[in-house]
Amino acid sequence: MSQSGLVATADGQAVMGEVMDSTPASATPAKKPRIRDAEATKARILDAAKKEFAKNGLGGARVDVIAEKARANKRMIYHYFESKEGLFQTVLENAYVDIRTAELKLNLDHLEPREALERLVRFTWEYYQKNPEFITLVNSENLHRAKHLKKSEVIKVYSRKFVSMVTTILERGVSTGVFRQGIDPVQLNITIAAIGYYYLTNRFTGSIVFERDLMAKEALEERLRFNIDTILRLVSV
Amino acid sequence: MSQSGLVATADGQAVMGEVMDSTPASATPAKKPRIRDAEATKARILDAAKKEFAKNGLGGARVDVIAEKARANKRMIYHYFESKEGLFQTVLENAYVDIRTAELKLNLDHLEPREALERLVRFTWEYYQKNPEFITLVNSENLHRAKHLKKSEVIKVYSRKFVSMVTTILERGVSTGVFRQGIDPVQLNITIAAIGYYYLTNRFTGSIVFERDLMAKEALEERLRFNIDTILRLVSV
DNA sequence: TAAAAAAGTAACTAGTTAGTGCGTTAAGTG
DNA sequence: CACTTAACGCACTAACTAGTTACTTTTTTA
Repeated sequence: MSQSGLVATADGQAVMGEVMDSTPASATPAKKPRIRDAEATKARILDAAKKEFAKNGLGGARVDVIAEKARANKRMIYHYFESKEGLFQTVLENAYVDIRTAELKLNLDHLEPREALERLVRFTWEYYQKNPEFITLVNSENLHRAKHLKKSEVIKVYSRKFVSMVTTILERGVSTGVFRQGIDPVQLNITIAAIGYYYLTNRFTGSIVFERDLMAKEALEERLRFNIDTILRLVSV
Repeated sequence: MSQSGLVATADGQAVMGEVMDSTPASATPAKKPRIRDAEATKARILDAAKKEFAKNGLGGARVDVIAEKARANKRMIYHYFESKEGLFQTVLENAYVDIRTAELKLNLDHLEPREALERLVRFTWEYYQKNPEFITLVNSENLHRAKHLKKSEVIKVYSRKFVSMVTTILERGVSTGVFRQGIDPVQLNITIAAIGYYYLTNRFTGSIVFERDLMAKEALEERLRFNIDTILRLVSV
């Protein structure tokens, strides 16, 4: 039994990526493979939960399904996250931290302002595509009037950094003379997100309404070009 | 449906105990107040369902709640709409028909192209605000990969008319020389919807992330101005 | 007016669902 | 090695949920 347990844990880590290095700093030279690994179990639950919540929303998600997909006992979910909503809150918080972290890593400050803005539009577009759960989680959270995000304190810190990033780009563009004055960074931020987010979140109804496969490769490329164009025209003098 | 039927049912609910006009055998050919009114019951169910689906999504909505709010027996829902999903499909279809109908009534063809576009942006913005259920229903439908809308035939007819409306505006603008050439009407349509839709559907998380009440009167007015500006800059030569 | 058709109701079912009580077993510690 | 702590699992429940059965009442029709 102990061996099968070990295999199971190894599998779990393989699925979610490299987690093995997150072993607590123990001075034990011989690293015994842990059959019981709280961090790994937690991580598997969070990963399974993210997918299930994204697929079915908070209301439609099933705790039993999450436990099964995480190859964890349902009891563990309540042990680590207290409740279904507690689990959702953690998943959502992580999702926000992830995107904000990735954005800040872009390091746009040394780029020419127009180039910086284009990169941001491109990044946002690609991030939404690579992480479709983000969009669905945010939608679900808004359906519940952001009651979970309201409780989060970390979010604010990350958000401020993000807003100030765009503010800086705008200011630099104005002083260089390539951007016009008086643009509200928040409105710009919202617009950059909107033109990508809406297209992707409504891709199913959109493909029907416009009788066009909005997710075809060329369609996606065309949309990105259009979005970059939209933003640059918006800020240009 | 008979007009009198609707009125009579509106207040003539058996529950309310309205007995005034319960003429039994008198051969009054005119208008007998109907205590039973299929159309009115259907309408009440659809109205209650729209609200419940919009509030909780398809998965979170409760059939019993819909029945109660509609002051109808749950059995009637299954009698008229077959299933919860059948009810959702009808609600969604109606929502689309409603917005498309309102859009076509705008009669933008006789207006100066720039003015026509501005009016469309304004209308879209105001419609979303006055009919918040529309946004939530569409979100819910996209969570389910548009499986309900796919079955609808009416939608296509309305959608085509809508797209061609914007196409005409663009063409007129190009021939007048106020709009640049080569703009894809579908992309423009999506963008007009996006910049309003995203702002409103994500108003709860947005107000937290940007630490600003996005639904304050001035904030809404500012956003509308920004959106009109965005679209006009996008199409201008 | 009698009978058929349609509208409406109450009570029920079979299957879920989030959440728990309590026991078991592995891992760290002195 | 004994002992404490933390990870984990089984089996249960109380409430809920979409959908139904079998019946009554009203309206229409021949």
